[in-house]
Amino acid sequence: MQVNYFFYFCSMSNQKRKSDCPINFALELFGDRWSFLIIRDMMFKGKHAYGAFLQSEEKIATNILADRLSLLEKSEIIIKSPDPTHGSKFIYKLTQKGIDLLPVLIEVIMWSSKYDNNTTTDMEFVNRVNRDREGLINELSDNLTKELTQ
Amino acid sequence: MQVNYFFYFCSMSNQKRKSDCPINFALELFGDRWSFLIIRDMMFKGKHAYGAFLQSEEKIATNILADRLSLLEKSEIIIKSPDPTHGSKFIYKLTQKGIDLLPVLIEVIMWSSKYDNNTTTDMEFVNRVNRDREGLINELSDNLTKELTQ
DNA sequence: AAAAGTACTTGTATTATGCAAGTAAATTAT
DNA sequence: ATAATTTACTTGCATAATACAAGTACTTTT
Repeated sequence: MQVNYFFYFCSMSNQKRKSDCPINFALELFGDRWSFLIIRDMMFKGKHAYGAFLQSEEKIATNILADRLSLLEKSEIIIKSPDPTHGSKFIYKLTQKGIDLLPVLIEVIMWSSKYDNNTTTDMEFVNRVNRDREGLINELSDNLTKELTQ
Repeated sequence: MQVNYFFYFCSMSNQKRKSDCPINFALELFGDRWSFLIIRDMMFKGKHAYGAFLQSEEKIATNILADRLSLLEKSEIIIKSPDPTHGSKFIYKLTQKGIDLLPVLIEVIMWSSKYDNNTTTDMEFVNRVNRDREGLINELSDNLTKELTQ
């Protein structure tokens, strides 16, 4: 009986690209069931620690979280740095490349809030997007950039 | 030796929802490696037939294509109808729900065109989005709605 | 010094995907 | 009119990805 260790070395990525289409480029970086949730947590929920991601209600498995964090770091969507106030912790932050995904997340939220009867979307947020999309994007984007450069 | 037929009955979906978060809602409907490419083909490449999807450069496997088409149909992002001029063919079209994903796809394209050095994105398209995002969305959206009601 | 927290790794089972082949109905070619 | 081809799949099986439970090494708190 042969056991397959491929996953533990490379997992999801490292396949050669299926195409250079921009939709496919994005899919190959975060088009799985978990990466986008990690990005959401960093973008909208102020989460920056491994343990915080683990606690999200979708309950990501710890090995998958470790894998996705390292892939997101490798593709420079996030950066990992030691927590200066806590020797055994790391801090994960969105890079500018990651912050620039904000419009994508916003459009996904707008779509889901329209079509999901059970959505937990904050309607204040939806209204704000409808009134002043650019302003909101700039505001949130600036906040994330400040976090990054702290 | 026990064989697992689960995939052939339900595959990807039919799990109970992991959460009612709008990002997760979208992920559970099209957050896999293929659904978004099928939507892209219908949205930007005028593809409407099974065989046309199979021929895309990313080379989706035929069983996966069949599965994703039925899931997208089940979630009412696309509709399937017999081809009136061709008895053995079907026509797949985006519903309004599917057409409303256009802003999401556009933001993904904008992001990838910025961060992928090898992108095949048409720069005319990027310029048009920068100049007149709303106008472009309305125009493309109207075209897709016309296709739908034909 | 012991217990608890943090970020993982490892092993194994289950689920999803990829690939090759086959099928049935409709269409086209001879 | 029959045979070959097209179209949209299904089936079987191999491989890859994910889930779950447990363990590890280092740090921090008690």
